[in-house]
Amino acid sequence: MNDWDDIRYFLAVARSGNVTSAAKALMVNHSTVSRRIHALEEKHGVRLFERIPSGYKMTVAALDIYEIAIELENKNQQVSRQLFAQDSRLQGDIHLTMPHDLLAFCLIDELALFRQQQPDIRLKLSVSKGLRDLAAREADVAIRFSSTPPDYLIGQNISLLQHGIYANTDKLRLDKSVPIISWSGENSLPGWAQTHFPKAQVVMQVDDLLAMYAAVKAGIGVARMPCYLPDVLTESPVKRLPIEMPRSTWGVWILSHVDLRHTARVRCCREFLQEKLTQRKGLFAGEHSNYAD
Amino acid sequence: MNDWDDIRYFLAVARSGNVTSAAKALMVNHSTVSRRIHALEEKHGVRLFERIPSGYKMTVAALDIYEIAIELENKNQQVSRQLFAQDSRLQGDIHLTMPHDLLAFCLIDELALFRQQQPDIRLKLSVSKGLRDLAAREADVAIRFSSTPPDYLIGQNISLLQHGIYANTDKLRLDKSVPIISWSGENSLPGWAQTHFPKAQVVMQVDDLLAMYAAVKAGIGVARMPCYLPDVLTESPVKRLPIEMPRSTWGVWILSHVDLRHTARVRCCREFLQEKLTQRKGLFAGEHSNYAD
DNA sequence: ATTCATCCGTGCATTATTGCACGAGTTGTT
DNA sequence: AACAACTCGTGCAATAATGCACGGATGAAT
Repeated sequence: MNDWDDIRYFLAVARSGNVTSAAKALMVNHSTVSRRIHALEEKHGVRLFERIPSGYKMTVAALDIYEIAIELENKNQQVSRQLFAQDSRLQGDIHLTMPHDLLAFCLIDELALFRQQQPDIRLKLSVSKGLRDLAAREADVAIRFSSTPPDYLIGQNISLLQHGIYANTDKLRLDKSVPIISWSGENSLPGWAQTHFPKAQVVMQVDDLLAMYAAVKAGIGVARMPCYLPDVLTESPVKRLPIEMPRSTWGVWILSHVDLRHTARVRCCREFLQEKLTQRKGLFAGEHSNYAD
Repeated sequence: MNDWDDIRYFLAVARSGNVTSAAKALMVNHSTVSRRIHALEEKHGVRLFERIPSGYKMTVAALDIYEIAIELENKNQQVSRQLFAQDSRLQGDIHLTMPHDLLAFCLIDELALFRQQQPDIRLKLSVSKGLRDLAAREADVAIRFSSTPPDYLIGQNISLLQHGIYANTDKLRLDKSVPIISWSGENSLPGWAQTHFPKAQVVMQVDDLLAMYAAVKAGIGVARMPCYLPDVLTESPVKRLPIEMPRSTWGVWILSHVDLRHTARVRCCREFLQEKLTQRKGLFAGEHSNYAD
């Protein structure tokens, strides 16, 4: 009689459309999911999924309860947050997420310090691609580049983000047909390139800032990057070109779910990060750039 | 990781205030409840209940999630109903509830017939005191005496209920100080007695119609009863007195939850009951009374 | 004081659930 | 046509959850 928990299994299968990936999401074996869905159907005498070769497809009965199941999930997440909010100890886990380059080049030493200050708090870092869902408690604190964070998240905007055009001038000769490195999502020549290098060609696309930086450093081309990464690497041959770029509307945010605003260790962590990031505000604002001649 | 189901346990303990009765409500051993509440507290690092000598008392943390837990319960009940609604088979269980006297003296033979007509439907009868919660699926179909059923229940009003004053005139001499049998809830002389037997005394109180009938039959006193019970027992010495009683605003209702209105076997059962009860409409309207001379 | 009833926690045996490994079926690729 | 990759179901062994029986602690009644 695992009454309520069955809906978790239902929802996972309904969402992913097959037992295997639902099991992965639930972090259990696929046979468990299979058996529990079967049991759920058995118990209520209703077929919830059609077995098709590619997996499980919802029946009308399943569609009837799908919306309710999502509301159930939200309320359960709310319970989880409320309970976490009541945790007044400066010990236990904090799940922290940020872009991996930000961690590796700006914050890892600070986090080492935080560890010393709060030895009973264990940091769980998620820096891999994809946004963690703060409502689902996939992370407690996030450092994000964002223009306007959603209402249910609270946080401080440390600084607006400054971008610049960077190149390794040791290896790359700048002319009208300079090679361009752009983001994977961008199909045509990026706006900044159209303005400043109208004849330029995109020679490489990347999906990661560190990869972009590496490519620029290797002399493959020029790229528009947020200043913080190239500027923090002071000994690098990658220089910012003297081209004025408008200040981005995106800022550096420290974010948490509203429900967690009073949680002791979350506050502690946020305040620490705020202090440390504010100290380096100029870095994000692009004030420490090493310009090319 | 019985994530969602833990809230069921929490809610049961929060409601009853102790582990033992919560376990009874959940139909598990008390040690299971105890262990799961402990595990829940452990997992979230929050104390949910204070252990007081008389049981478990909610902490502030628990109060925070109590309301959400109730909403979760409602939504889970909704899921359960929706799934049941999708069950198009004329087989399986139907949970039926009604006053026990109505079952024993009016409907048990009809239900035997229903069993023959629908051999694959198993009837589960609840006739003990206390209203079953149709939203919680404690019953699927209810026969109730009610004035205006709540919005979330649908049903037919078979007839308004007629009451009469009854006595065993073989054993009881009717005069101004006739003994009265009333309901346990009534503190003073009931209205009907004040009108028709102003000098009378309440000599017995009962909490059950059949008990009231038995008392009247034994000649202990007169009582106001719904006509259907004494009138169905035609060979009885209990006779209705020729006293006009206003027709009650309460009616005989066949009720189900709205969500179950399309469920095949529920419809089937309701229609059957409606037919059979409508045939006996005159009984509820008090048209077949055996009057005293 | 003593007895009783009613809380709750815990060790141990039983029961239920889960993971693992395998097989069968379908799809798409070489 | 053969193979890999992907679905899912199932028997069996390992694991986790549960029920049972006991004991301690508290409060009420005698």
